Amino acid sequence: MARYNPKEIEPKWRKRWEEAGAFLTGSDRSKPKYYVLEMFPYPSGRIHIGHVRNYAMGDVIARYKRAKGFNVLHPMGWDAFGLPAENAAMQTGDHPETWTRANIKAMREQLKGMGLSIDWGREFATCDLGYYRWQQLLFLEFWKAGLVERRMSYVNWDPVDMTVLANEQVIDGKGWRSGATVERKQLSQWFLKITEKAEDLLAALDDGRLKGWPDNVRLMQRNWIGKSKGLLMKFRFAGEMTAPDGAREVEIYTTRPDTLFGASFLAVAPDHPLAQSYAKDPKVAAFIAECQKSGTSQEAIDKAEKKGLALPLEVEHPFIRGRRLPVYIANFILMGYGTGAIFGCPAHDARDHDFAKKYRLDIIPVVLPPDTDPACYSVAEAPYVGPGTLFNSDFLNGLSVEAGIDAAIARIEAMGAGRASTQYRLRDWGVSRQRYWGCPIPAIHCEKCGVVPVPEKDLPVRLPVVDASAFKTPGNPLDRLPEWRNVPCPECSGPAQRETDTFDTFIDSSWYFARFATDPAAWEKGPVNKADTDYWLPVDQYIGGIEHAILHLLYARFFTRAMKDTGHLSISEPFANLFTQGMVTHATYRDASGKFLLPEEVVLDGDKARRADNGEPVAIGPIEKMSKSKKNVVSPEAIADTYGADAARWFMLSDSPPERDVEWTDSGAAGAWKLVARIWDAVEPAKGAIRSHDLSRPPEGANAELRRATHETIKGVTDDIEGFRFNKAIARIYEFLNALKKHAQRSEGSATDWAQAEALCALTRLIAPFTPHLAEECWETLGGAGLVCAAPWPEADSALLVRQAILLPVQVNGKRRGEISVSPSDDAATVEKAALADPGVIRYLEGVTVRKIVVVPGRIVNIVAN
RNA sequence: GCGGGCGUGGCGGAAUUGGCAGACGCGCCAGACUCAAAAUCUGGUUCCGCGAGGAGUGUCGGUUCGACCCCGACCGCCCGCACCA
Repeated sequence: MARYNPKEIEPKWRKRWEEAGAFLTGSDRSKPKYYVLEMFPYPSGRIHIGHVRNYAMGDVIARYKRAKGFNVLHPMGWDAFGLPAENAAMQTGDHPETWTRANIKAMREQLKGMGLSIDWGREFATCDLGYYRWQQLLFLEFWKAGLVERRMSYVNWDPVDMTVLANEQVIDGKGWRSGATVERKQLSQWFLKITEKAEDLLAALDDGRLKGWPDNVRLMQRNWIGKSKGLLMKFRFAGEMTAPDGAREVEIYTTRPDTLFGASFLAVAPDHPLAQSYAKDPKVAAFIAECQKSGTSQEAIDKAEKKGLALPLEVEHPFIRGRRLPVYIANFILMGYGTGAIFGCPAHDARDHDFAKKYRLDIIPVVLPPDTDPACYSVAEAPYVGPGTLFNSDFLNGLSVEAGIDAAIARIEAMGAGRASTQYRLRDWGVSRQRYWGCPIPAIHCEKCGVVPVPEKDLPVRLPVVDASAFKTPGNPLDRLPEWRNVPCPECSGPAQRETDTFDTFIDSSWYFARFATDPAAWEKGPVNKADTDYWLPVDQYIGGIEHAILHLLYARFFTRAMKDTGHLSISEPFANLFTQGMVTHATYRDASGKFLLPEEVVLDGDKARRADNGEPVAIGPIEKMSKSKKNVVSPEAIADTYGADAARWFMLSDSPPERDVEWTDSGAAGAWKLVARIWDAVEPAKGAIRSHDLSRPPEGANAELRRATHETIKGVTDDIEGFRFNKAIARIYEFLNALKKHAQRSEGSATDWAQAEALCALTRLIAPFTPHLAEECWETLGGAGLVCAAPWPEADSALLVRQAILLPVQVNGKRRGEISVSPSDDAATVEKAALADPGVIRYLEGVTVRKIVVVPGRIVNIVAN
């Protein structure tokens, strides 16, 4: 028997597919369309096992849908701008573009080697001028449509390197290269007004437009948008007090006006005008400066110790005559949310509670949890944030939290002190990056005319070529290119300067799916071609990591709306169905000096690890998402080299449910290879068997059993692919192979009998989405016509799925004691009788009285007795 | 800190969504083939117990005829937190 040799067979079929143009996007628009897209990769240099998992899933869907008769679009490209290329430039001296292009070339070859059914004719990289030039046009159109704004915003500032840092580059509050304590610094930056679309982005989560999305992602997005109904109200300063800027009151926002009677202080953000008005006081100035000494990330702000500084100011309580509350500047209040000022109710808010304990403020409980005795109730140790009944609250006493909120708002409105208001947690999208390797923002700064858009006729603003040595100096090389930067103002022709910020790379990935849907013949004419996008969009199946559940998906949803507003698209939701795959994780390894090591550089010995080269001990770190920076990546090439691409694909899809994280282990890859060999060994002796595929003969005996197994497998695998249960589809194929083997043993020899021929043909088509090269080789061997990737999907014959007898387990008091054989048509009384007659059951009924018999048709019988 | 998840044999996981816990695979054990090994094939493999039997799905409690599944509390791990992509 010829041994299956993937090294020869796999390239052969890849060549055949290419010659046949098997995966080029079809132009027959009368067919139902199916657009399957996996999140395009960042070209880090090599594909890792997480990519294989992602793209193998998409490829299963693409190949399956083609077999089901759909016109399939399955493209691939590169998310090619971004920070790592500039880091590489610093380290290796390669220009970001040189590095990126080389990585793309290497990764394209690796992906092609996986046998993915991709239309490579639509490939592009976001750093292609042909792509980003249209992004600049879209930006100018959004600007005209009122979706763009410039405003001040904080960045992480490294005071030693004098440069802006990404959050990722801030480690424990210090700059990653200089080690200096990072400060918050304000810069004027570009924003896209995503908050204008907050209401619709929220509404679509629930109105059925995103019914193909997982619940957890919709929930995360809902919480991120964070719509809250609350109260905007003004607190008047006590007596005749006035702030240095003349203010007599301060406006706060709260979602819990029901707890006003528990208020014990007011707090404002360090950059609130009221705080700033006291900045002449050195103590205030010092405190504000201290608050700026931390990164800009929400996590850093939340985890920092709650700190405040009391202002020489008090406010009047709106409901309690004579009650005065102190006013603080506090580091945990955000200027960007609400009004940048709050009232604190320590009894019912965790942060306020921390703050009150630290500064010895009153903690007044006003919400009583259900079924609680007020005499034994205390919030001294921990706040209570759940539902309950209001007390200690005058006119609100006895109301629920919800009713109390409404009543408090009504009273404040009647007093003329405030009004109900809806706020969003969602902030506008800051898109300025003080970096080189990105899409230039098409704007010009003129001293006379202000900020002026680059005229459309002057597009594109090409990213200038700089010497690779420019990246040795911290900061943005574009700032240091006067010949590029200095231009005449498009309006007054006076001296002006180009914007040197580039776009956030999230913009690049916010419309690439629409570009893929546009025929490359039309790429020169505009960002997208509406006739094409109207046909192909929305993406029918989008697949990517759960780590993108919020930002990327939210930005793409916003961008789609903005492109609809500007006439480029007809839809508002880009992704009809979303599947979020789990991540591939792996332990991290560090040597004695703390440097990360690749798994292949480490030898494991029990629960200890050593360096493969010199045997020095290695510290095993936590299991984390595979990432280049932590070096805990495994290259799929080793598996593909040894066992072939099919085995690598099969292995990545078997065992673990796709939505769950998987920890990579080496054992098991060989198992996938064993399967490839087993299938080949089953098919090869049945050469030409398709010709004996005569179904006119009635099934009986072993043939009937095999035929049922065949059709049950077809149905099961089909349902499992539709439901993204690839691991279960694979388990079914194993079971089917076991049944095939049993059949071959029982039917003594005639290896090409017709039930077996049917089974092998079905098997070949069922494995085609998973192990496409092997399937082609099997198809050819069996005598199938054409390519199996173009063959129709097998249909299960439902007549063969019916069983005449089923085995029903019988429990006594919830424990399995026997089993009876019944017909699916038997009624409950018949089943009961059979259950009570089972010898195993009778044993356990001696000396007890039967109280109740529960019969669940087709499932189980439970006899309750005592 | 806040938001979202996950937790089942030695390992990855299955359980028709409230109905036989451990499908399928890996590993391991035994056997066949072989001079031998590899590969392959056959059988076994949750734990305790010789056995009858008992226990068992992170921990504790609850609902139910029946709970891996639903509810409450806790523990552990993972992801995201707006400049990594």
